[in-house]
Order: sequence, then structure tokens, then C-alpha cells
Amino acid sequence: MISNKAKYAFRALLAIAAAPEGEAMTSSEISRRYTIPHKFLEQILLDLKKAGILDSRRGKSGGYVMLRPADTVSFGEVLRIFEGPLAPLPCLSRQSYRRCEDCVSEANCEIRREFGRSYDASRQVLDARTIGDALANTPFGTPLPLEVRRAG
Amino acid sequence: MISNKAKYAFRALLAIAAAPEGEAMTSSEISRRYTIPHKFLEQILLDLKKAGILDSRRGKSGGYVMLRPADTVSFGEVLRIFEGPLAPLPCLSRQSYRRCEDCVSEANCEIRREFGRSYDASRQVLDARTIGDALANTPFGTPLPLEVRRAG
DNA sequence: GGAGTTCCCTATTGAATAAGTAGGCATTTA
DNA sequence: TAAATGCCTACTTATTCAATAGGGAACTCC
Ligand code: FES
Ligand code: FES
Repeated sequence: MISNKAKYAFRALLAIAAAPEGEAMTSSEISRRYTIPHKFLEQILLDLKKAGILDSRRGKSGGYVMLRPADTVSFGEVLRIFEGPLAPLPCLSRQSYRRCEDCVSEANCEIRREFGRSYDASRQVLDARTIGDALANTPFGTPLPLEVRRAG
Repeated sequence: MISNKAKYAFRALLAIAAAPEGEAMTSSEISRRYTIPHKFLEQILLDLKKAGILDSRRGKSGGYVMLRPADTVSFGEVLRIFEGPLAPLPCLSRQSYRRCEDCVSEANCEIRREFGRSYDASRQVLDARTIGDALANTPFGTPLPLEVRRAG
């Protein structure tokens, strides 16, 4: 199960990306519409800003807007911000690889081999699908994503 | 990341399944071979027994053996014992489905839709691949598994 | 230029989970 | 009957999750 925090982040991102071009959404507005605790949401939006996904304006008519286009922000990227590495085992993460102390040989490790298969399958989806795709409801795999965007 | 507990469970299961037919392995033996804390391992093996996967004999020449054949025990099944539902969202779990309170419409939920894709992909692997497969190192998808075995 | 609105930042809390430790009882066999 | 094994429960310690709390900084608009 993913954390509430991550789920809130997706809700917010989808809302901001769906807003009319250039129009900012306030944290209060999002908080109200989706009944997300306001102060909690503020932290989340701030994280998304620090990650270079959102931009913000302060003051009276402030709020948040997308910094990068929605179809360049993958689900995998967002998830990693809030959940850390998505890999089921440290030895399978590319971003933050760590050797498994207790496994003798990585090459012959059955656990690694099988979970590798599973992780590959889900990563294929998470790193290819973007916020933009989700909003447009484009069927998976059709436009052939630019590349598989990252790893973790 | 999966828990240590789950990883230990796989290590132990693979060892027990790999042992010569009918020959029991003791918890101490497994604990020593893979440097798993002994008392912790005992709890794990007990869970596997309660789940109907292992059988045990007590006393002097006791130990653990497989109760069911290794190629009927999927990675998904074992993982669920120790980690609970594998679904990334409560609304995607078949075993322990729970409605998402904060989502208006399940059918139109983009988050659910996208994570559903990802979950399908990984479940396909985890519920199809068995301890037996892993030991035999059979390539994935070749023998066409009996059926996709469960969901959760 | 000040009031009001918004984002920005840090600290704290309470509950749950993870990862073991600890101690002892029950059963079997040599 | 002693030694080895599994069985069961309780406890501990650290970490993470999900917020709450309280204010500071910047911006806009009268
Ligand atoms: S090497 Fe990572 S699980 Fe074995
Ligand atoms: S319905 Fe479950 S995430 Fe929206």
C-alpha cells in the first residue's frame, strides 16, 4: 500500500495539471475539494516544488502551477519522492543500489531473480505513464513512451 | 522494499524445498546457514506452518518440511502472509478490498486506473512464479502456469 | 503602506509497524 | 530421563506515518 502522503500528492498534481493553462491553484482550494488536511497538504506541495515539479506564487492571488509539462512527470518519479526507492530489494534499485549483506551471490540469488521480474513489470508501467497520460486517459503502450524514464 | 521478515521467509522456504525429499531441516540449521536470528526465524517458520505451507516434527530429529509441493507455493502467496495485501491501493485489493473514502468515483479515479495497470503487471509475475520455479530456474512464461493463482 | 492572503519552514505528537530479544513450555527420540 | 527440537507469548527499541501547531516571509490590492 502506498502512503496517504503519496496519494494526496497525486490528487493534488492531477488537480493542478487539469487547471486551465497558467491558472494557479491554492493549497486551500485543493484541500477543500479533496478533504486533505490543509497543513499536511502544504508540506506535500512544498516537496513537489523542491523536486522541481511544481512552481508557486505567493501572496494574494498566489497558488501552485506545473513547472514541467504534465506529460513529462511520471507516476514513478512522484512516487519515489514520497516513498523512496520503489524496488522491492535494495539490490534491485538502480538509484540507490545497496548490496544485500546476507546474500552470498547476487547473480545466483533466486529471490533477487524473481523479484526482479516482478519489479521490471511494474516499473515498466510506473515510469512510462505520466500525469498527462492519466488525465487524457490515453491507453497504455499506444504512443510508445519517449523512453523508459528512470529507475529506482 | 519488502521486510526482512519476508526475505527470511523466502530464504528459509527455498532451503527447505531444496532439501532432499522427506528430509527435515531444523530452524537452527537454517539460521546458521543464512545468519538469520534464530528466535526471529522460529516465528517466521511458525507462520508458514500456520499458513499450511510447511509441516514440522518436534523433538530430537525434528525440523521442517514442505507440506505442499514447492511448485504450488507462489511468491505472491508467501508475500501476503508477511506483508498483508500487495495491492498499492485498498480499492485494488481483491482479498481485502476497501473502498477509498476520499475518492468520489472509483470508475473515474485516475490514480486507481494507473496503479491498477502497474499492480496487474507485478501480480501477473508474483502469483504465477513459485518456489519450485525459482529453484529450477525455469524461464518465465514458458510452461504457461496452470492459472493465475490468486489475487490480493 | 497596511491588511489580508498566500506560501514557506521547523518542531512536536501519538499511533502503528519493524525487527528483533527473552523466557519458558511441550514434545519427541536416543 | 536428558537433550534437542518446535511452540507460544510478552516485551523492547527504533523508525515511520499522519498529522498538528505555530509562526515567518512574500505578495497583492485597496
Ligand atoms: S542479492 Fe538481493 S536478495 Fe539476494
Ligand atoms: S478509488 Fe481508490 S484510489 Fe481512487
